[in-house]
Amino acid sequence: MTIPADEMNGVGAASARVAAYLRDLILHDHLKPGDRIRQEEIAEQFGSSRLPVREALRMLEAEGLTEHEANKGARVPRLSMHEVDVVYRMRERLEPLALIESLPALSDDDHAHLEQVQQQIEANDDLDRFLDLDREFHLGTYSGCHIEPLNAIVTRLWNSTQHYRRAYVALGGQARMWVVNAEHRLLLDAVVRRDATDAERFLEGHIRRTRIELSHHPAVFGEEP
Amino acid sequence: MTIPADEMNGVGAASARVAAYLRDLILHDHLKPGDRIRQEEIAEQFGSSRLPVREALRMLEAEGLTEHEANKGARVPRLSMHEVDVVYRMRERLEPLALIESLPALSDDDHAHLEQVQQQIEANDDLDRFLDLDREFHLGTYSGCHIEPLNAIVTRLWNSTQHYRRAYVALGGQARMWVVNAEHRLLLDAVVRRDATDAERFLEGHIRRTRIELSHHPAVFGEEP
DNA sequence: TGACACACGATTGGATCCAAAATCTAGTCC
DNA sequence: GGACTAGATTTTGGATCCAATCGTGTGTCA
Repeated sequence: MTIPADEMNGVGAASARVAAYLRDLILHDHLKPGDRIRQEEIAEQFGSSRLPVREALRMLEAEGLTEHEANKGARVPRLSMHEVDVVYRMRERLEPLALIESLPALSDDDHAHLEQVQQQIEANDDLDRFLDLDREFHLGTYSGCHIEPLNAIVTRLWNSTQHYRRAYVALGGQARMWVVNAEHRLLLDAVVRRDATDAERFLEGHIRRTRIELSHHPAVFGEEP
Repeated sequence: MTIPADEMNGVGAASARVAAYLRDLILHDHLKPGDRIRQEEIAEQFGSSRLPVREALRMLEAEGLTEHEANKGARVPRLSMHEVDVVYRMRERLEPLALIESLPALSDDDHAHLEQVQQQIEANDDLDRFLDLDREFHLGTYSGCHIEPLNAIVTRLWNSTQHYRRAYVALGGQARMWVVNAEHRLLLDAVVRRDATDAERFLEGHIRRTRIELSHHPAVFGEEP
């Protein structure tokens, strides 16, 4: 019912606007795993035809945010605990690569921005805001990496696990926030020093610890009737 | 001009048929990096409207086989040597994960099939056939992995580098075919023994060696008039 | 002669209409 | 009473038509 009022509100790509709108809904948990997405419904909210919605759903499918079955429509994918575990293992292996590619290209301004984001994380106590800031922090450390296939896949992995990350933090993960901050600080320091070895190690450890803590919270993955 | 006559020739998904057709063209080098894909042209060949073509192009974009720019159309992406190098590094890190997931689930029949494919590789001397068989061999070793995000990304990485793999083999890589076969044999043996450690090591080494040999052939990436 | 501007052709993006498939409901038969 | 079938509704897939945008080529003016 709410008109998006997104970034590219002007002319150009209506399908991109729809995609941005749906992406936002999914990443902020207004559409949850298992939810069905009806084309007409979205089209109505936009006052557009269903066509841009169809294209948007294809784009989101590319990002791992929706899944599509012929003649049955689009849904937000539901991942099992094991699948999320493997996606985290993928992140452990891939993101250090993006970081290594990015490190030499990050400017002093980039470093300052990361420092500022981390300060906001430490001062913050809102769940949704933390998820946004955490994403901005990590993807920010990769912003010097200009290998498109790698960027696309890293973003995809983040997107497809966002819901479970939220569920975990909401389920008591905040108590471990000091660990997150310590890890972020060590990582950021290595980034500023452009120490690839340390940065890679801290990043992999950070993701790995999160994966293990997630695996101790099977309730996050319990399907509800 | 040739009608696809694909698997799903019946009713259902015309866009999927178009996607399969274009995928085949790209993987077999009838569409090369930099080539533009005109929607109307493809639609005409299929006797369909442009709409399924548009959806097909979105699907292929998801697989990394095409890239799309607003109001400018679709092209087959052209990767720089450095980009291909990074994609190979991604493969080095990701594919062992798929293999580990797959190993315990592979049946004796699967092993027999892999053995047979490898025999065909050793008996073969055709370039295109080698690429098909090599793909079947490696993806076959991952066929026990049922983590969709991982499968999708591995396939994507293979797709986006297929052209350069072909160019490398065509440019004299056949002389090193015995190395490929030795590596495949060691890998296959580890797979049959369900030795995850060895399998992972051999696979990573196999991809790494290919990456390094590719980097010694910059001609593969030189743009031709 | 060079550069800017305008207009035309080519190509993609979006809307509306129609067809096909799937799901849901109700009714009937065993 | 339960289960299967047939029809109606909902939803997606595809075709055709129209609008917007980009690239290009030509012409004119400084």
